[in-house]
Amino acid sequence: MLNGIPLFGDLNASQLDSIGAQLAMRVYEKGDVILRQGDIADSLFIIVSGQAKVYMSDDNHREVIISTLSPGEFFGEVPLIDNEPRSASVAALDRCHVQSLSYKAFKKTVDRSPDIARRLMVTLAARLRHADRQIGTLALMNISSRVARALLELAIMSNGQRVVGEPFTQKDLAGMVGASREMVNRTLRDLTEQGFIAVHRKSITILNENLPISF
Amino acid sequence: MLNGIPLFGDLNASQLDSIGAQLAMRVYEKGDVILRQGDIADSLFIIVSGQAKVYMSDDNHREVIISTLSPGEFFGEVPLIDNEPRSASVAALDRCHVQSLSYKAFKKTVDRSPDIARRLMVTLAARLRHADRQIGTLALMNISSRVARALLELAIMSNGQRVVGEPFTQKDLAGMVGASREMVNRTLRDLTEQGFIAVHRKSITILNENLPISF
DNA sequence: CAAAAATTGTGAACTAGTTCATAGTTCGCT
DNA sequence: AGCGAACTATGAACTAGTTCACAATTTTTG
Repeated sequence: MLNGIPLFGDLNASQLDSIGAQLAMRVYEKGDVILRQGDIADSLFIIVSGQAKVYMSDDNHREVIISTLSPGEFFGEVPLIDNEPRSASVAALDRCHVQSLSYKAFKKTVDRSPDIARRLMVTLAARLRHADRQIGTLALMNISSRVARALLELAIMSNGQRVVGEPFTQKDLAGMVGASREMVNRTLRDLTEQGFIAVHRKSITILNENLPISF
Repeated sequence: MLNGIPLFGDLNASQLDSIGAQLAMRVYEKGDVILRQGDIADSLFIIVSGQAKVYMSDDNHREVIISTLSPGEFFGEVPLIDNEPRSASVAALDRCHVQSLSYKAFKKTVDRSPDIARRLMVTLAARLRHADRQIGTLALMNISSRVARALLELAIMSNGQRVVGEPFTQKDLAGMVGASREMVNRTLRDLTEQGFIAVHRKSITILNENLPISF
């Protein structure tokens, strides 16, 4: 989950109006690709509802999930800043309502509002931090530790317990930690046997915060 | 090598003067740590000469190199933007002359110069792009491909040939690609035998652009 | 609700990469 | 110039993780 400062959170009414004209809403079904690696970018997107994954894939259909996106978060801004093609794809993990903001409107908004520019910068910094931590994790930790870290990161508090909910399959998890689906399955089994987690039909509860993370 | 747009490249004289007061120059010897993971940040640094590595290390002295820095590049800006502790360490790869800019001066400069703010944002975007690509590489490619990619990325043109020069040891390379030093050694041997590269005492020449990169 | 599709679970064979051990080289220093 | 430290090189044993194959379960869809 990326840093979720709403980019347009406290724009005043007239500002919202002025960009409102360029905001287009679209619905994507589970699995739909919202934007594709290699494309030339002409807009930024904001998730209104649902979740999406940012991912890269190789020739042989293997895929890494770089991050996941929740309502209120925006994505696709990097190419608008540095004018390079999109470096990753984004697809809906479940039904998503997504607003898009044209490049022009984006530029205008960022140029006119130092506050939005600042928040954009803070988000970029948070994403960079997150990405660097992920590089460290991939390079230094074994798979069970990576799975444990991913679970802790994905978990949200839900009546007193940390729970990883809804849309993630073991295949998704495998993509997030850079491992095979089978290893994720075995790791989840081990963590369950050791009493750290409980796996249900569509969620995972963390019973003990101190998941074994060893470098 | 990170995107090297000079952050303060075309400030006019009076602007340079106004921040000049807070610019302190320091020399670091090879191996010296310039800043440390976990520290609370109070300044940004600019490399005037020499090269440095950005890295994270674990309990057992293993280390990943996130990126390397060349003259003209700045580093340590992320904590000044998001007010979190430093997420990585930076050490000199050879003798480095480094200028530091206080947090206050940084803020003042960014707030006053939209152009500098813009360039800062472009650099953050480039770094994020680079980090995401690195995540993809670590998760999807085998070691020899990762080494090949690293060589291509580190190489600079030098009278018609791509050459990876000076300060990188096999251990450094291993840190960059998230592998053991031995595997890097074996990969370099293989690439040499196959005629893709030529290894000299202190540099590596790329003889054939099409290093074998397989996913 | 039944059939198809996707997801989960698990053993077994295999392989890429680590770790260890040790020797030879080059580097940096007084 | 000579000595210690860091770096390079390489074989051998080991192990973490992949890949394959298949069954069982759950979810989706007509």
